[in-house]
Amino acid sequence: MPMSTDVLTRAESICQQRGVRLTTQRRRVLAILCASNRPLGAYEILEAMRDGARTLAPPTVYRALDFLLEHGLVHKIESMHAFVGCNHPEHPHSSQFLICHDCGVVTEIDDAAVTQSLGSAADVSGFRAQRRVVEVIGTCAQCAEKNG
Amino acid sequence: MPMSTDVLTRAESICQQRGVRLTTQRRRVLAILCASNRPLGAYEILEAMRDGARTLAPPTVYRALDFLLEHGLVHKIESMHAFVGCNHPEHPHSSQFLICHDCGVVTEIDDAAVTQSLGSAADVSGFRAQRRVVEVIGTCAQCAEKNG
DNA sequence: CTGAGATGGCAACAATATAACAACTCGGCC
DNA sequence: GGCCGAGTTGTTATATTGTTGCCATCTCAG
Ligand SMILES: [Zn+2]
Ligand SMILES: [Zn+2]
Ligand SMILES: [Zn+2]
Ligand SMILES: [Zn+2]
Repeated sequence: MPMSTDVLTRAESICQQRGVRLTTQRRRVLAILCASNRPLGAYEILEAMRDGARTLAPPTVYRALDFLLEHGLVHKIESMHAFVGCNHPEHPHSSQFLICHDCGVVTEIDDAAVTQSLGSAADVSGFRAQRRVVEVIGTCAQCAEKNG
Repeated sequence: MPMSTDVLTRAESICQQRGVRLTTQRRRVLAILCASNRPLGAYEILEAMRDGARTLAPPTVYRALDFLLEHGLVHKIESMHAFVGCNHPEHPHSSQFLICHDCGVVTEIDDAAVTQSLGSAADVSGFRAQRRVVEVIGTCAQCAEKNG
């Protein structure tokens, strides 16, 4: 499946391959996250999922998020208590996030040097890494240009 | 002031140099964090500060933490919603944390290669870094040894 | 068809963090 | 000493984020 294919379609096929179900609620959450250009909090997703008067309860969203996180379809931005869709969920990866506190845009990068140096640093301490949280908060290029 | 001097004493002198006050509440919070061998949540600190029947309110702790964070005397572990005392607060530094999910111990390291590669990765995107959150969750050497 | 397992709805709750305002403390100054 | 003002703390209430438990419903293999 080429990179250009729609993320939702790719997610669908990933789930099929793994024998798990991308159910309606899960797909809705993923779609909402992918449509947003910035991370969304769980309760923002909840709000976006409202269907007329019908309002959903938090567990619905958190369960969907748990599933999506587990399968690497979304990432959690710890420093923001928010979630973003992943752009290349085909392979497990440890990525880093550049978070602009001005415009709110979050860029996911996967820098080999960072991953490697972090691995080495852990190794030196005899530490077995399992999960990595790497978030850089600052000003993106656009906002830096705009505001001097 | 040599590295061997007690952290509280060093904190005192740092605050004096900067013309800010390490008040009783702030010193208490710092002392509690430094006495702990693992990160503490704000409400755990609150509990530790209880003095007989007299119970404090959350803002007291959060305000002290704000001050200590601002002056680099403590760090926040974002992935845990918890706080640790810094062992070398004399100079501003961007550190990384190795977090053992088994014994709860958190080790602060300051790896030049990590800092440097992360800086380069941000530069490539024209991103101006201001704050860095680097946390590795896994198993520490002791626990790895113990549990195979 | 049927039963086990996965999923979703719902209500209550727990944990983390902040807002707003009043009261107090500590310097410097007259 | 007495006064003032900035910074600090106390207090109450509230906002935000995340979880648990229970049961209804749906799905799918056998
Ligand atoms: Zn990703
Ligand atoms: Zn920006
Ligand atoms: Zn430090
Ligand atoms: Zn350990």
